[in-house]
Amino acid sequence: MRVESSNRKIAKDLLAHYDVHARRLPWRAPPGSNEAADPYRVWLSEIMLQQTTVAAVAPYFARFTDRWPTVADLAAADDAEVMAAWAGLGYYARARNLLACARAVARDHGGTFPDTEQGLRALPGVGAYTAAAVTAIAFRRRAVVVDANVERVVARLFAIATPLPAARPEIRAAADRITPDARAGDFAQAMMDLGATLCTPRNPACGICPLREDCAAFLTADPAAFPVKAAKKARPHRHGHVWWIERTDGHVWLVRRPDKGMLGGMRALPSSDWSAAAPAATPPLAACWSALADPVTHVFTHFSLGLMVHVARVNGDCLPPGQGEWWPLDRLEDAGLPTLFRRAADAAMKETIDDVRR
DNA sequence: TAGACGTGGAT
DNA sequence: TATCCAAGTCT
Repeated sequence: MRVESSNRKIAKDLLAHYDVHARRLPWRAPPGSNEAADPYRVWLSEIMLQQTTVAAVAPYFARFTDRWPTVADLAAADDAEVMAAWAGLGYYARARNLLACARAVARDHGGTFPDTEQGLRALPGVGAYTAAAVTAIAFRRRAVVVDANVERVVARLFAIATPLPAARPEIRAAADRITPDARAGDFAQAMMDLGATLCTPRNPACGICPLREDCAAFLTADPAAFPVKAAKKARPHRHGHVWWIERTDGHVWLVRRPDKGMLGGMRALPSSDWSAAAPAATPPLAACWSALADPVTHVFTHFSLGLMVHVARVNGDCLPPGQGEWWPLDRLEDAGLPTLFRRAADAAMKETIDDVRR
Protein backbone atom coordinates (compact mmCIF):
# COMPACT_ATOMS: atom_id res chain seq x y z
CA MET A 1 0.00 0.00 0.00
CA ARG A 2 2.78 2.37 0.86
CA VAL A 3 4.62 1.48 -2.37
CA GLU A 4 1.49 1.98 -4.43
CA SER A 5 0.84 5.41 -3.01
CA SER A 6 4.49 6.31 -3.52
CA ASN A 7 4.13 5.40 -7.20
CA ARG A 8 1.02 7.55 -7.44
CA LYS A 9 2.86 10.40 -5.80
CA ILE A 10 5.56 10.30 -8.47
CA ALA A 11 2.99 10.71 -11.25
CA LYS A 12 1.15 13.42 -9.33
CA ASP A 13 4.29 15.42 -8.59
CA LEU A 14 5.57 15.08 -12.13
CA LEU A 15 2.28 16.08 -13.80
CA ALA A 16 1.94 19.11 -11.53
CA HIS A 17 5.42 20.19 -12.57
CA TYR A 18 4.61 19.50 -16.23
CA ASP A 19 1.48 21.65 -16.08
CA VAL A 20 3.72 24.62 -15.31
CA HIS A 21 6.97 23.80 -17.08
CA ALA A 22 6.07 21.77 -20.18
CA ARG A 23 8.26 22.68 -23.12
CA ARG A 24 6.36 24.23 -26.01
CA LEU A 25 7.13 22.17 -29.06
CA PRO A 26 5.67 22.42 -32.56
CA TRP A 27 4.17 18.92 -32.45
CA ARG A 28 2.53 19.40 -29.06
CA ALA A 29 -0.94 20.75 -28.44
CA PRO A 30 -0.66 24.11 -26.62
CA PRO A 31 -0.41 23.66 -22.84
CA GLY A 32 -3.78 23.53 -21.11
CA SER A 33 -5.64 23.16 -24.38
CA ASN A 34 -7.90 20.17 -24.63
CA GLU A 35 -7.55 19.86 -28.37
CA ALA A 36 -6.41 16.49 -29.60
CA ALA A 37 -2.94 16.21 -31.03
CA ASP A 38 -2.84 15.26 -34.72
CA PRO A 39 -1.66 11.61 -34.94
CA TYR A 40 0.19 12.37 -38.18
CA ARG A 41 2.21 15.14 -36.54
CA VAL A 42 2.82 13.09 -33.41
CA TRP A 43 3.99 10.12 -35.47
CA LEU A 44 6.18 12.28 -37.74
CA SER A 45 7.79 13.98 -34.75
CA GLU A 46 8.43 10.67 -33.00
CA ILE A 47 10.17 9.21 -36.04
CA MET A 48 12.30 12.32 -36.47
CA LEU A 49 13.16 12.44 -32.77
CA GLN A 50 14.56 8.91 -32.69
CA GLN A 51 18.17 9.35 -31.56
CA THR A 52 17.94 12.97 -32.63
CA THR A 53 17.76 16.20 -30.64
CA VAL A 54 14.76 18.54 -30.54
CA ALA A 55 16.92 21.35 -31.94
CA ALA A 56 17.93 19.27 -34.96
CA VAL A 57 14.37 18.09 -35.63
CA ALA A 58 12.53 21.41 -35.40
CA PRO A 59 13.39 22.84 -38.86
CA TYR A 60 12.85 19.47 -40.56
CA PHE A 61 9.47 19.05 -38.87
CA ALA A 62 8.45 22.52 -40.07
CA ARG A 63 9.50 21.82 -43.66
CA PHE A 64 7.85 18.39 -43.77
CA THR A 65 4.51 19.52 -42.35
CA ASP A 66 4.53 22.58 -44.59
CA ARG A 67 5.21 20.53 -47.69
CA TRP A 68 3.18 17.43 -46.75
CA PRO A 69 0.46 18.57 -44.30
CA THR A 70 -1.29 15.19 -44.08
CA VAL A 71 -0.31 11.54 -44.18
CA ALA A 72 -2.08 11.31 -47.56
CA ASP A 73 0.14 14.07 -48.95
CA LEU A 74 3.23 12.28 -47.72
CA ALA A 75 2.02 8.94 -49.07
CA ALA A 76 1.67 10.53 -52.51
CA ALA A 77 5.10 12.18 -52.41
CA ASP A 78 7.99 11.30 -54.68
CA ASP A 79 10.60 9.06 -53.02
CA ALA A 80 13.57 11.16 -54.13
CA GLU A 81 11.99 14.35 -52.80
CA VAL A 82 11.37 12.85 -49.38
CA MET A 83 14.87 11.41 -49.17
CA ALA A 84 16.36 14.76 -50.20
CA ALA A 85 14.20 16.56 -47.63
CA TRP A 86 15.54 14.19 -44.95
CA ALA A 87 19.19 14.76 -45.96
CA GLY A 88 21.31 15.87 -43.02
CA LEU A 89 19.04 14.40 -40.35
CA GLY A 90 20.75 11.01 -40.39
CA TYR A 91 19.57 7.41 -39.95
CA TYR A 92 18.14 7.36 -43.45
CA ALA A 93 16.31 4.07 -42.96
CA ARG A 94 13.87 6.22 -41.01
CA ALA A 95 13.03 8.17 -44.16
CA ARG A 96 12.52 5.03 -46.23
CA ASN A 97 10.31 3.56 -43.51
CA LEU A 98 8.50 6.89 -43.13
CA LEU A 99 7.30 6.70 -46.72
CA ALA A 100 6.46 3.01 -46.46
CA CYS A 101 4.49 3.72 -43.29
CA ALA A 102 2.57 6.66 -44.79
CA ARG A 103 1.66 4.52 -47.80
CA ALA A 104 0.58 1.62 -45.57
CA VAL A 105 -1.66 3.97 -43.57
CA ALA A 106 -3.13 5.39 -46.78
CA ARG A 107 -3.62 2.02 -48.46
CA ASP A 108 -4.45 -0.33 -45.60
CA HIS A 109 -6.03 1.96 -43.02
CA GLY A 110 -8.01 4.46 -45.11
CA GLY A 111 -5.60 7.26 -44.27
CA THR A 112 -6.14 6.97 -40.51
CA PHE A 113 -3.47 5.81 -38.10
CA PRO A 114 -4.30 2.71 -36.02
CA ASP A 115 -5.09 3.78 -32.45
CA THR A 116 -3.62 0.79 -30.61
CA GLU A 117 -0.06 -0.18 -29.80
CA GLN A 118 -0.47 -3.47 -31.62
CA GLY A 119 -1.82 -1.80 -34.75
CA LEU A 120 0.88 0.87 -34.77
CA ARG A 121 3.65 -1.62 -34.01
CA ALA A 122 2.90 -3.42 -37.29
CA LEU A 123 3.78 -0.32 -39.34
CA PRO A 124 7.25 0.10 -40.89
CA GLY A 125 9.68 2.00 -38.68
CA VAL A 126 7.38 1.88 -35.66
CA GLY A 127 8.93 -0.01 -32.76
CA ALA A 128 7.88 -0.53 -29.16
CA TYR A 129 8.74 3.00 -28.10
CA THR A 130 7.03 4.84 -30.97
CA ALA A 131 3.90 2.67 -30.81
CA ALA A 132 3.53 3.42 -27.11
CA ALA A 133 4.27 7.13 -27.55
CA VAL A 134 1.72 7.64 -30.34
CA THR A 135 -0.88 5.60 -28.43
CA ALA A 136 -0.45 7.67 -25.30
CA ILE A 137 0.14 11.12 -26.80
CA ALA A 138 -2.11 11.15 -29.87
CA PHE A 139 -4.86 8.78 -28.74
CA ARG A 140 -4.73 9.44 -25.02
CA ARG A 141 -4.74 5.78 -24.11
CA ARG A 142 -2.61 4.33 -21.38
CA ALA A 143 0.70 3.00 -22.67
CA VAL A 144 4.07 2.53 -21.02
CA VAL A 145 6.49 4.76 -22.90
CA VAL A 146 10.16 3.95 -22.37
CA ASP A 147 12.88 5.86 -24.17
CA ALA A 148 16.41 6.71 -23.05
CA ASN A 149 15.11 9.60 -20.92
CA VAL A 150 12.62 7.37 -19.13
CA GLU A 151 15.30 4.74 -18.63
CA ARG A 152 17.55 7.28 -16.97
CA VAL A 153 14.85 8.85 -14.80
CA VAL A 154 13.49 5.47 -13.69
CA ALA A 155 16.95 4.03 -13.04
CA ARG A 156 17.59 6.99 -10.76
CA LEU A 157 14.18 7.02 -9.06
CA PHE A 158 14.70 3.40 -8.00
CA ALA A 159 18.53 3.38 -7.93
CA ILE A 160 18.60 0.40 -10.27
CA ALA A 161 22.17 -0.93 -10.15
CA THR A 162 21.84 -3.53 -12.92
CA PRO A 163 23.82 -2.28 -15.95
CA LEU A 164 22.08 -1.50 -19.23
CA PRO A 165 21.02 -3.17 -21.41
CA ALA A 166 20.34 -6.04 -18.97
CA ALA A 167 18.33 -3.64 -16.79
CA ARG A 168 15.71 -3.01 -19.48
CA PRO A 169 13.04 -5.44 -18.20
CA GLU A 170 13.46 -4.17 -14.64
CA ILE A 171 13.25 -0.55 -15.78
CA ARG A 172 10.20 -1.22 -17.93
CA ALA A 173 8.40 -2.90 -15.04
CA ALA A 174 9.13 0.09 -12.83
CA ALA A 175 7.95 2.49 -15.55
CA ASP A 176 4.74 0.49 -15.81
CA ARG A 177 4.17 0.84 -12.07
CA ILE A 178 4.49 4.63 -12.06
CA THR A 179 2.53 5.27 -15.28
CA PRO A 180 -0.91 6.63 -14.34
CA ASP A 181 -4.16 5.46 -15.90
CA ALA A 182 -5.14 9.02 -16.77
CA ARG A 183 -2.88 11.40 -18.71
CA ALA A 184 -0.39 8.68 -19.69
CA GLY A 185 0.61 10.81 -22.70
CA ASP A 186 1.33 13.87 -20.59
CA PHE A 187 3.16 11.65 -18.12
CA ALA A 188 5.38 10.26 -20.86
CA GLN A 189 6.16 13.72 -22.21
CA ALA A 190 6.77 14.96 -18.69
CA MET A 191 9.27 12.16 -18.07
CA MET A 192 11.04 13.01 -21.32
CA ASP A 193 11.06 16.74 -20.53
CA LEU A 194 12.49 15.96 -17.12
CA GLY A 195 15.20 13.78 -18.63
CA ALA A 196 16.05 16.41 -21.22
CA THR A 197 16.14 19.43 -18.91
CA LEU A 198 16.78 18.43 -15.27
CA CYS A 199 17.52 14.71 -14.94
CA THR A 200 20.28 14.98 -17.53
CA PRO A 201 23.02 12.39 -18.14
CA ARG A 202 25.67 14.60 -16.56
CA ASN A 203 25.26 17.17 -13.79
CA PRO A 204 21.57 16.57 -13.11
CA ALA A 205 19.78 19.51 -11.49
CA CYS A 206 18.59 17.57 -8.45
CA GLY A 207 18.28 20.78 -6.46
CA ILE A 208 15.24 21.88 -8.44
CA CYS A 209 13.86 18.46 -9.41
CA PRO A 210 10.16 17.93 -8.65
CA LEU A 211 10.85 14.24 -7.92
CA ARG A 212 13.74 14.83 -5.58
CA GLU A 213 11.94 13.49 -2.53
CA ASP A 214 10.78 10.43 -4.48
CA CYS A 215 14.25 9.60 -5.80
CA ALA A 216 16.47 6.85 -4.41
CA ALA A 217 19.51 8.01 -6.39
CA PHE A 218 19.22 11.46 -4.82
CA LEU A 219 20.02 9.82 -1.50
CA THR A 220 23.28 8.42 -2.88
CA ALA A 221 26.60 10.22 -3.23
CA ASP A 222 26.38 10.29 -7.03
CA PRO A 223 22.92 10.29 -8.62
CA ALA A 224 24.50 10.68 -12.05
CA ALA A 225 26.06 7.23 -11.70
CA PHE A 226 22.63 5.83 -12.72
CA PRO A 227 21.87 4.22 -15.06
CA VAL A 228 24.90 1.96 -14.94
CA LYS A 229 26.11 1.14 -18.46
CA ALA A 230 28.21 -1.61 -19.97
CA ALA A 231 31.58 -0.53 -21.37
CA LYS A 232 31.67 0.43 -25.04
CA LYS A 233 33.86 -0.89 -27.77
CA ALA A 234 36.46 1.22 -29.53
CA ARG A 235 35.44 2.73 -32.85
CA PRO A 236 37.41 1.36 -35.84
CA HIS A 237 38.67 3.57 -38.66
CA ARG A 238 38.01 2.97 -42.34
CA HIS A 239 39.42 4.40 -45.54
CA GLY A 240 38.15 4.96 -49.05
CA HIS A 241 38.07 7.17 -52.13
CA VAL A 242 35.43 9.53 -53.46
CA TRP A 243 35.25 10.83 -57.04
CA TRP A 244 34.30 14.36 -58.02
CA ILE A 245 33.54 14.29 -61.74
CA GLU A 246 32.84 17.83 -62.86
CA ARG A 247 31.68 18.62 -66.38
CA THR A 248 32.99 21.85 -67.90
CA ASP A 249 29.43 23.21 -68.28
CA GLY A 250 28.95 23.26 -64.48
CA HIS A 251 27.52 19.85 -63.62
CA VAL A 252 28.72 17.08 -61.34
CA TRP A 253 28.03 13.35 -61.59
CA LEU A 254 25.85 12.02 -58.76
CA VAL A 255 24.76 8.47 -58.12
CA ARG A 256 22.10 6.92 -55.89
CA ARG A 257 23.25 4.55 -53.19
CA PRO A 258 21.63 1.11 -52.84
CA ASP A 259 18.59 1.05 -50.54
CA LYS A 260 20.31 -1.23 -48.06
CA GLY A 261 23.36 -0.28 -46.04
CA MET A 262 25.04 2.97 -45.15
CA LEU A 263 23.30 6.11 -46.43
CA GLY A 264 20.93 3.80 -48.28
CA GLY A 265 18.74 5.38 -50.93
CA MET A 266 20.54 8.70 -50.76
CA ARG A 267 22.12 10.68 -53.60
CA ALA A 268 25.89 10.56 -53.33
CA LEU A 269 29.20 11.08 -55.03
CA PRO A 270 30.65 7.92 -56.56
CA SER A 271 32.95 6.27 -54.01
CA SER A 272 34.94 3.12 -53.40
CA ASP A 273 34.17 0.59 -50.70
CA TRP A 274 35.14 1.75 -47.24
CA SER A 275 37.47 -0.69 -45.52
CA ALA A 276 39.98 -0.99 -42.71
CA ALA A 277 42.89 -1.24 -45.17
CA ALA A 278 43.16 1.69 -47.56
CA PRO A 279 41.84 0.39 -50.90
CA ALA A 280 43.65 1.13 -54.16
CA ALA A 281 42.36 4.18 -56.01
CA THR A 282 40.66 2.89 -59.14
CA PRO A 283 38.78 5.76 -60.80
CA PRO A 284 35.36 5.05 -62.35
CA LEU A 285 36.51 6.50 -65.68
CA ALA A 286 39.67 7.49 -67.47
CA ALA A 287 40.43 11.19 -67.00
CA CYS A 288 43.09 13.50 -65.66
CA TRP A 289 42.63 12.98 -61.94
CA SER A 290 44.14 15.01 -59.14
CA ALA A 291 43.84 14.06 -55.48
CA LEU A 292 43.29 16.65 -52.75
CA ALA A 293 46.05 16.81 -50.16
CA ASP A 294 43.82 15.96 -47.19
CA PRO A 295 41.12 13.33 -46.91
CA VAL A 296 37.61 14.28 -45.89
CA THR A 297 36.91 12.74 -42.50
CA HIS A 298 33.63 11.85 -40.89
CA VAL A 299 32.66 10.05 -37.71
CA PHE A 300 29.73 7.65 -37.78
CA THR A 301 28.28 5.81 -34.82
CA HIS A 302 30.24 2.61 -35.32
CA PHE A 303 33.28 3.69 -37.36
CA SER A 304 35.18 6.77 -38.46
CA LEU A 305 36.02 7.32 -42.08
CA GLY A 306 38.64 9.09 -44.15
CA LEU A 307 37.94 9.54 -47.85
CA MET A 308 40.55 10.72 -50.35
CA VAL A 309 38.89 13.18 -52.70
CA HIS A 310 39.80 12.79 -56.38
CA VAL A 311 38.86 15.53 -58.82
CA ALA A 312 38.52 15.39 -62.60
CA ARG A 313 37.12 17.83 -65.12
CA VAL A 314 35.62 16.31 -68.25
CA ASN A 315 33.95 17.59 -71.39
CA GLY A 316 30.30 17.32 -72.39
CA ASP A 317 30.72 14.08 -74.33
CA CYS A 318 31.74 12.17 -71.25
CA LEU A 319 29.33 9.65 -69.73
CA PRO A 320 30.47 7.90 -66.56
CA PRO A 321 29.57 4.21 -66.26
CA GLY A 322 26.54 2.97 -64.39
CA GLN A 323 23.41 4.73 -63.12
CA GLY A 324 23.69 8.40 -62.24
CA GLU A 325 22.81 11.93 -63.23
CA TRP A 326 24.52 15.19 -64.11
CA TRP A 327 23.54 17.61 -61.37
CA PRO A 328 23.89 21.41 -61.78
CA LEU A 329 26.52 22.81 -59.46
CA ASP A 330 24.56 25.99 -58.76
CA ARG A 331 21.84 24.03 -57.00
CA LEU A 332 23.85 21.28 -55.41
CA GLU A 333 22.17 21.99 -52.04
CA ASP A 334 18.93 20.64 -53.52
CA ALA A 335 20.50 17.26 -54.26
CA GLY A 336 20.09 16.23 -50.63
CA LEU A 337 23.57 14.87 -50.09
CA PRO A 338 24.32 13.27 -46.72
CA THR A 339 26.80 15.26 -44.67
CA LEU A 340 29.81 13.13 -45.61
CA PHE A 341 29.32 13.80 -49.33
CA ARG A 342 28.37 17.42 -48.78
CA ARG A 343 31.76 17.87 -47.10
CA ALA A 344 33.57 16.07 -49.91
CA ALA A 345 31.78 18.31 -52.42
CA ASP A 346 32.77 21.42 -50.45
CA ALA A 347 36.40 20.28 -50.44
CA ALA A 348 36.38 19.52 -54.17
CA MET A 349 34.77 22.84 -55.06
CA LYS A 350 37.16 24.78 -52.85
CA GLU A 351 40.04 23.08 -54.63
CA THR A 352 38.54 24.07 -57.96
CA ILE A 353 38.39 27.70 -56.89
CA ASP A 354 41.98 27.54 -55.65
CA ASP A 355 43.01 26.10 -59.03
CA VAL A 356 41.47 29.02 -60.86
CA ARG A 357 43.33 31.44 -58.60
CA ARG A 358 46.68 29.84 -59.33
C1' DT B 1 21.15 -10.47 -29.67
C1' DA B 2 24.54 -7.57 -30.67
C1' DG B 3 25.74 -4.77 -34.32
C1' DA B 4 24.33 -1.62 -38.11
C1' DC B 5 22.67 2.65 -38.77
C1' DG B 6 24.04 9.69 -39.02
C1' DT B 7 24.56 13.87 -37.22
C1' DG B 8 25.80 17.83 -34.50
C1' DG B 9 25.95 19.89 -29.91
C1' DA B 10 27.78 19.68 -25.19
C1' DT B 11 31.53 18.88 -22.13
C1' DT C 1 40.57 16.75 -29.21
C1' DA C 2 37.90 12.86 -27.63
C1' DT C 3 33.89 11.11 -25.92
C1' DC C 4 29.24 11.03 -24.96
C1' DC C 5 24.81 11.23 -26.30
C1' DA C 6 19.75 12.35 -28.33
C1' DA C 7 11.88 10.91 -28.04
C1' DG C 8 15.11 3.72 -31.52
C1' DT C 9 14.40 0.17 -35.15
C1' DC C 10 15.75 -3.61 -37.76
C1' DT C 11 18.02 -7.87 -38.54
